[in-house]
Amino acid sequence: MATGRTHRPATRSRGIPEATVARLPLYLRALTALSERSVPTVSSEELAAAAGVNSAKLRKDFSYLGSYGTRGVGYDVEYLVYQISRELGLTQDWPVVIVGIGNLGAALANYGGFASRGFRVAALIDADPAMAGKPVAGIPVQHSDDLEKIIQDNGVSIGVIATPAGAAQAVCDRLVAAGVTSILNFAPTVLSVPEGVDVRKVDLSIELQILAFHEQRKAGEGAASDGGVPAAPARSESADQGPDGDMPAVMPA
Amino acid sequence: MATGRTHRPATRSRGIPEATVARLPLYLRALTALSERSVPTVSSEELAAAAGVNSAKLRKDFSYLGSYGTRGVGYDVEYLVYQISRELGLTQDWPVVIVGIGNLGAALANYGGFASRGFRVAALIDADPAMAGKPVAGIPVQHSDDLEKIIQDNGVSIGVIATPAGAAQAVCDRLVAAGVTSILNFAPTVLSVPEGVDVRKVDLSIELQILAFHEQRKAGEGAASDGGVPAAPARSESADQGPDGDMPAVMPA
DNA sequence: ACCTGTGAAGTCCTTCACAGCA
DNA sequence: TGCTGTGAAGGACTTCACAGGT
Repeated sequence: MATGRTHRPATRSRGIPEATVARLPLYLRALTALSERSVPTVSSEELAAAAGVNSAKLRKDFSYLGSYGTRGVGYDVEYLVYQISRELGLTQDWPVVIVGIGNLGAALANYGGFASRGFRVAALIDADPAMAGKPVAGIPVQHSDDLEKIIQDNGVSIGVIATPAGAAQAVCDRLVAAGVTSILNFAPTVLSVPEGVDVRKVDLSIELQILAFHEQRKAGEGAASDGGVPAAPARSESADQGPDGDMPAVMPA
Repeated sequence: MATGRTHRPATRSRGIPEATVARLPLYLRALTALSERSVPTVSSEELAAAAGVNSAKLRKDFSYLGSYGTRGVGYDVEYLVYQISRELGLTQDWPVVIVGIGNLGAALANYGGFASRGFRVAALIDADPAMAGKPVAGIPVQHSDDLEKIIQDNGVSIGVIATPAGAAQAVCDRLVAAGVTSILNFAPTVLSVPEGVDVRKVDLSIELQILAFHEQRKAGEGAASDGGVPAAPARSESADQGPDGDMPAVMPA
């Protein structure tokens, strides 16, 4: 299988913990909603509730960005929106390509959230010649033969892979060779990339499986029981609800 | 927003750490691939490479499940597939409903990974009367008026929300009231649910924003954009190419 | 010899609790 | 008084390194 494995010990991204970075978009969304309602300031308690985290965590998170609040008052909404946007790099424009325009790729192309905040779908790419030229979400699909050219002409550094699993690694390799350094992977495969390339993965079936695990615990363990480990006592008190925040996961390779 | 929230402090789901649970599906996928190639046994080193984690972590993870390996040899592929499947609750059938059959909902309905492993799309639900009856992925879409009945008739405990953000909380409330206790949320909103209900969230724009953050670090901070507020004072460290800031591992959500 | 299983050490993240400032 | 910012304590997860089977 893939070559060039790279297990990096991982260094932190200058001061801001990964876990905090993963929550910034959440705060930003909550703040944007407040901004639209013309709310001028917000306390850590209120904002935390809106973002679904607890206030101590939120304050700690913000403390990594600087001291942007006012004691006794709270945070200035507009100012925070700006600071977080800047920290996340959303004050600049990120051209993105989506490779694999099937159901999912089309859904992504149509997803408003992309365009709304710094991201611009620069091109849609598919391997099916029959798709070429057809517009999806108002953008004509281009054939994957031209992938490298498209990447370079548009200065794309972020690529989204929505192809079938079998094609993902090959597409990934081409994207990387053409200059892409961040990849969002929807294909159910582990991608190998050279050092310096970030991969984040979104995997629908994994999420469902995790839910199934917890679901199984809730629903009286009475099911199966084929000569095996005796199920744990049915203590449904647990009600694990923790999943609200995802863990960051940028894998090196 | 203060009420109805459920901040669970504890995490431990009967012995198995959340982080481990989140990786089990990954191992399972790698094992399934090995199984299809009729590979009889595998070492922690090999399996870890295939799953994209390191071997110590994998062994520790498996140790929570029991001692399923053989020293000096490795793990029996088929046996492990079974044990992990059982642990995840995939040996039983989970009927799932998808609410919101837009681009994304349709993509999910067509996603093979759902059906492949214990999950069965029991129904597709949409609020648009024009959709009613139209088959998507071979399953007729039903109107959301019948949501409660559909849930109950099919004994559904897992729901997928793929509606616009504005409708998500209302749909969530109805699902929960009808008996759903696990929700996979694709809408960009924080859902409030009563204790005992698990919510996992998949948020495309958040993933992109996290990538943008890392991308920004890589592309030498020199690319100062438009004027406005002076960018943060050159944070020295920029140099080390290592702006990796990665976590070796993968996870959830 | 080889590879698993695991105590122990280390790292990262969260939560507490309160000092400090508007 | 009210709320932020943060040291310190507490947990959770990862990695090390080696004891212990086969």
